[in-house]
Order: sequence, then C-alpha cells, then structure tokens
Amino acid sequence: MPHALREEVLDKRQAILQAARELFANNGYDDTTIAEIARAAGVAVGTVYLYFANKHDILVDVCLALNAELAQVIQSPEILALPVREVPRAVIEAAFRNARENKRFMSYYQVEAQSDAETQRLRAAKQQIANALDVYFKALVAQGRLAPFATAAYAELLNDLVSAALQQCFAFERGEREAFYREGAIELVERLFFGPPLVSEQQDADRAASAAGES
Amino acid sequence: MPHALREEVLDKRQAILQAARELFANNGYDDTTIAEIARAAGVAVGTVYLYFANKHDILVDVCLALNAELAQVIQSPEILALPVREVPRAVIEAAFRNARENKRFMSYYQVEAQSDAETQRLRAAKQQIANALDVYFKALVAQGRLAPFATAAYAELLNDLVSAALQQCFAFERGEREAFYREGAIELVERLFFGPPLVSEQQDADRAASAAGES
Amino acid sequence: MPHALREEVLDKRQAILQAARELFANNGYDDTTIAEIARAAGVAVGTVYLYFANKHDILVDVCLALNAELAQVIQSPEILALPVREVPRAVIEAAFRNARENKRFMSYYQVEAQSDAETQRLRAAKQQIANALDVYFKALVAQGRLAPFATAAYAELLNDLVSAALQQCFAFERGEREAFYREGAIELVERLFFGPPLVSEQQDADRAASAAGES
Amino acid sequence: MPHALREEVLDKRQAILQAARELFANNGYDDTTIAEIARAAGVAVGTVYLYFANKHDILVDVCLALNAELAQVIQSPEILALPVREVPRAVIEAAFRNARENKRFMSYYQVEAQSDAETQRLRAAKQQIANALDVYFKALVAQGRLAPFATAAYAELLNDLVSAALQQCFAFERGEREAFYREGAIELVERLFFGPPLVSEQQDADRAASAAGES
DNA sequence: AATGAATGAGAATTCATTCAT
DNA sequence: TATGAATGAATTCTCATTCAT
Repeated sequence: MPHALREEVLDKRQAILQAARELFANNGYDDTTIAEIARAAGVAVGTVYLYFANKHDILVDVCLALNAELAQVIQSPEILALPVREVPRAVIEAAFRNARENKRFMSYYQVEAQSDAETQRLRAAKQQIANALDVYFKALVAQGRLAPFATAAYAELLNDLVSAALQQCFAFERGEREAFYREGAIELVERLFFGPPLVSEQQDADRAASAAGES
Repeated sequence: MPHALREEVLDKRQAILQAARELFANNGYDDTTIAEIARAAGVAVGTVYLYFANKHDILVDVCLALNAELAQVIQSPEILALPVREVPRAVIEAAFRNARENKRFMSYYQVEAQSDAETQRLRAAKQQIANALDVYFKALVAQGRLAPFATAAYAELLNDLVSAALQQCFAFERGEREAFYREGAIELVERLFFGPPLVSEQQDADRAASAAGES
Repeated sequence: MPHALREEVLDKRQAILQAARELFANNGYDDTTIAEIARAAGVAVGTVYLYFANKHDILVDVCLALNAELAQVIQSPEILALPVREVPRAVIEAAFRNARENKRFMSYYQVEAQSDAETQRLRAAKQQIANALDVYFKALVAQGRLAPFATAAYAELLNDLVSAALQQCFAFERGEREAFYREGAIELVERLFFGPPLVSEQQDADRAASAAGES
Repeated sequence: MPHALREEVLDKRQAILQAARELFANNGYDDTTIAEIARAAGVAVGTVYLYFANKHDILVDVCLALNAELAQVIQSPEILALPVREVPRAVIEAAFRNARENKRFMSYYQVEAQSDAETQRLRAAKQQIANALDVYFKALVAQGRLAPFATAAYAELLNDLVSAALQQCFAFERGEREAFYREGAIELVERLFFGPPLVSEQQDADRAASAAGES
C-alpha cells in the first residue's frame, strides 16, 4: 500500500506544519516548544525530528507554505485575464485579502535564514513569484500592451514592494491601516504603469524648454 | 564634576551599544550573551542593567541608532538643495552608501517590537524619516515644482520602499546585488515622479479614445 | 539449508560486532548509536536487537572477543614449549604485540559490568586465561622446574599485572611508551621467577645474621 | 574579607565534590544528575557550572581527590620509617585499608579522560605517587639497603600493580576477596625485593652449571 | 527473521536577570 | 554607580528500544 503510506507520511508532516503555524501565530516562535507542536499534531516529540532537522527548519517550512499560498493567489488565471489597467488593483487586492486571512501568520511571511541551505530555499520561493510576474510582463510587452522595459527587474522590485507593504501592514501594524497600505500600493503601481507622474506640468514644461534650449 | 560624570555615563552607554552592535553583527542576537557584551564594553554584567532594561532593549537601541544615522544622511541639506530631478538619485544613493558602510549591521535595521513601548519607539523613528520627506514634498508642491498629491502617504510608502530595498539588498543578500537594488529603486521613484509610465503609447491612445467615446 | 542459515546468522552477528568494535574505537561507546552500528553492519536497527539484548551487551561482547583473542595468543603451544626462562618474555611480548595490533580497541579490553549476568561472563573470560596459566605453572612444578608455590593465585595476579600494564600502556597512554611497559613487565616477572631480589647483598647478609642470632 | 570569601568558595566547591562523590557511589555516574548534585550540595544548578566546566569534570575531580587521599596515606612518615622488610606490607596494607574505607568510591579511582587537559591532570596525579615511591627507593639505594635498580621504572610499575589490585578487588569485585588480593600483592612485592625467586633450586643449579659450561 | 518508523523519557547546559555588597 | 556570584527555569534534541508489518 505505497499510496496510503505516502499519504500518511504527508499527513504527518502536514499535521506538524499546521500545528506549528497555529502555535507560532498564537504564542510566537520562541514561546512555542517542540513538545507543544508534537502534542498539537498528535505525534511524539521524536517524530517531529523525523520530518524536520530542527525547530528553525519548521519555521522555514511554515514561511514557505505561506509564500506558496500567496504565489498561488496572485497567479490566478482570472486576474491575469483582466484588462491591463485593472490588473494592479486586482493583484494587490488579492494579495491583501490573502494576507488578511492569514493575518496571524504574517510575522512568518518573511523569516531569516540560518544556514545556506535555508537561504537557497527561501530565495527560491521569492524568485518563483517574481518569475511569474516576469512572464506576465513579457507577455504584455509582446502583445504591445506595455512599452518594453526591464521586466525581470521590475518583477523582482514590485514583488519586494508589495511584500514590504504586506509585512509593514500585517506583521508590524497588525493590519490596522490595511486600506492605507493597500490603496497606497495600488496607486503607486498604477502611477508607475499608467501615469501621470507626480511632477507638475509647469515643471515639466520648464524642463522640456530648457532641454530644447540645451540641444 | 557633573559634566565629566554625565560624559562618562554616556560613554558607558555608548560602549555597551557599540559592543552589542559589533557582537550582534558577528554572532547574531541570540548567540550574543550579556556577559560577552559586558566584557567587550569593559563593564560588569550588572552595569549593563543600569543602562538597559533587558537584552531586547539593547537590540532596539542598536536598531534605533542605525535608523538615526540613516535619517541624518538622507536629510542632509546638500541633497535637499539639489534640483528636484536629481533628488531621488541623490537620496537613494546616500541611503545605499550608508547602508553599505553598515552592511554588517543591516540585519538589525528593522527589528520586531516585543512590547508596546518598543513599538512606539520603533514607529517614532520610522515616522521621523517619513515626516522629513513629507515636509520636503509639501515645500516642493507649495513652490509649484510638484503637482499636488498625497504627500504624507507617499512619504511613508516611499520610505517603506527604500527600506525594503535596503533590507533585501543588505540584510538578506549581503549586498551582492547592490547596483541592482539601488538603480532599481532610483528608476522606480524617478518614473513615479517624472514618468514616463510603462504603458505603451498605443495602449494609452486606445484608452484615451475609448474614454472619450464613453463620455 | 540449515548450514547456510546458521552461517548467515553468524555472519550477521559478526558483522554487527565488527562494526561496533570499529565505531567504538573511532567515536567511543557513548558517541556510537545503534543506528550507526546497524548501518555499518548492513542490517536494520531492529535486527541488532535480534542478536543482542541491548547496547551494553554489544560492548561486553566486543570486550569478550578481545579477551578471547589475547587468550588465544598467550596459550600458543610454541610459547609454552619454550625453555622456562624464555617464557615470561615470550608471553608478554606476544601479549603486547597483540595489543598493539588492537591498539585502537584496547579501551574496550576491560569494561564494567552492568548486571550480574555480565559480571559472570566477564569474570569467566578472565578466569579462563588465569586457568591456562595455572595449568602451565602446575605442570612446571610437577616437572620440578619450578619450586612449589600458590600457582592459582599467582596465575590470577600475574594476569592482572599484565592486563594492567596493557591497559595503562595502550588504553590510557595510546601505546606511546610500549617498550617501557613491556620491558618493565618482563623484568618484573623474570625477577619474580628467577631473581635476584632487589635487596642488596649486604642487607641480606645482615638480615641473615640477625635471623640466625634470633633463632 | 578575602579570607572568608576564599573559604566560602572552597566550601562550595568542596560541597559539590562531596555530594557528587556520594551520589556517584550510590547511583553511578550516569544515573546521577547535575540537579541532584546541586540539591545535595545546597546550591543552584547553575552554580555547579561556576566551579566545573561540565559533568565529566566533576568526575575527574572526584577521582583526583581519591588519588590524593591514597597518596597521602602511603606517604605517611611512620610507614617510610619502618625497616625495609616491613615496608611493602605496611604500604600495601595501608592502601587496602584506605580503599576499603572508600570502597563505594573505588569505581572512580581510575576514570577515562575525555580531553587532553583531563589526560594531563590524571597523569599528573599518578606521577605524583610514583615520584614519592621513586624518592623513597633512591634513598634506600643511597643508604645501601637496596641494590641499585631502575627506581623510577619500578616506582611506576609497582604503583600500577597495586592500583590494578585495588581496582580489581574493590571496583570489580566489591572487596569480596580483599585478603586474597592484599596478601597476593604483598607476597609478590616482597618476593621481588627480598626473594626467593619461584624457580626451583634444581633448575637454578642446572642453569648455573650450563652457564658456567658456556663461558 | 527482518525491518525501520515511531516513541518519549530524559538531562545537560545556558544565560538573562537579580541583589547583596 | 558598579560589581559579578548566584540563581534556576526552561527546552532542544538524542537515541535506545519497541512492535506492527
């Protein structure tokens, strides 16, 4: 019964991960003991160490799961099928909605690596999201819906931007100013893509004139 | 000798803070003991507790000092006296330069609060930078060099953006892709302020036409 | 195929014992896990417990094997056929040669019993060697080549003496002063059997005189 | 009050050592916890670690204390002032008497080193006894009461011999055959020093004759 | 006989913090 | 202010052993 076996194994790992996520959210990482996680997951302490090398490893996996869920959400086909103008708002709103639902866990959305192996895993998760964005941008450019630009770099930076907003909003401020952060992020991204820039027309005109004079 | 006394007091506090910053950078917060800090600072263990309520308090102060230095740097009169178009690059370059010099400490540029009092202190430091930016924006708008916009919100969001870039760049990636993050942040902010947006002209024309048709 | 079966069984037991001996020598008893032994022996953890009651039991068996090898060596017919005067040197040299070859394992040449059953097994091994010596002594006395003496006691004590030298030399000092211990043991035993005593002749004469006076 | 201070420190160290010796004897080293030692010594767990680097370090110190006591006993001036012929019995009887009194601790009379530093300390203790014997032997030789011989080597080897007897007798056999080991050791040493050798006179005569014939 | 996943008791050690001096 | 010896709670991780398959 290899299938059942594999399922059970996954179940146990998942149970531990679920229990840990919940306990981390309630009591914090430091104040959660392996014994508590084991009890909540319905396994023995030793069993936890069959699936995870150490406590921090569990934290990393909790973080990775959170990232995977978010990646899932913002890659939904419905969103990417929307008219370009509506995509920033849709994506960012989806991200905030997801984060709000996982509000209690958002402190663990970004964790520090403790070994090179962890660094790799964490980076890979981040890159995955950035890559998805990049693919999307490239498609838009190919379709002539966006002017050519450094899609890969923008993908990464915008991902950082939204991640930072989510973290500030939910991890540091407990979601108290969600609308502020969400709308701010949306406005910023929309302006970036569709303008207008913040500079005043007068300034712009001045500058254009002076540029003309120079040439 | 009240003057010398006060000086000595500051010296001791400073010595502890310096020692802690150095040790945190080398060994990490968790792996640094109060005894080590005390030894490195040339004081007794008990003395540390005359200046700081507990270990985490030291961490917060290390973080605050780092933030204060950065605030100092980006508020320099020389930068703010520059032509508007040159300010984003100048500010961001200054921030990255400062961060690079403090590279080893950047993991402690943003720390988690453990009590409400800490939350307040940490937020205050962040607000201070945002406020400075806000004041600058308002001045520019008043002078007609920028179109009116939500200066306070932008100040906060842009601060978050740059902070996120610094953290990603120096705390997570050890500064390996500094140019990428720096130029990315600059380009993003410049486009925000001075355009052009990323949308293609064709798209924009289409949209304008359709908007006209709708009205 | 009862024969092949029994052979395989022996093979497995032997494999475990060999693996254990090697690992104990390299990492020490405490720092060797059953899992490691099992892996090195090419069997499953549970299998180890089919052949040994517990971990300490393996240690005892390793020790017993070591003792058996030594017993083998010093009972070699060639040695015992030698002229009496040459036997001490021959036996002790053989013992040291064997110990040197098993240098890495000599820490396990003498282990502490943890149960009465173990005490019995360990003592039996020791007695076996002492008995062999005793038999040899008795034969020499019967042949008139040695004066009558407490052969059994001497057998046991001399065995202890040589064992102690081997342990000091190889287990505690890693064999660095092998010649010292070997030649020391030989000299001691030779003097015991063949003299002369360490007392000075003068002293001896004095004492003889005084003894004569007393009588 | 530096004197009182030093005394108190010694007291605490001593208290821990006494408690440990007692508990080791009763429950064995492995089955004694630091917490138990601390409780028995009337100090906090952490305090134990102010005086000892780790648990094994305590064991080594217990062992060293035992050795020091024995060294004390066999170096007593009364014994060494005795007529030469009576010294072996006197020394060995004193050693056995002391060991019998410390019977419960004799398992810890010889412990394995776990680090080079420990090896050094343990060896030094052993050498100290050997040196005392050596000094005594040299004096006897100088006084013409013993024929010249390798005093240093004999000192070391005889020390090993008696130690081995004590260990066999008290650590492995719980003192059940004390008389056997004691008298055996005495006889052996006396024969070594004062003869006669075990060889039969006939043999010796034969050998002398054959040696004469050879020359 | 053989397996190896699961168990869970168990203890050494650390270190932030205190407080008598 | 300054000290640093003393405290003791608290927790990760190990690993011998078992037992269902």
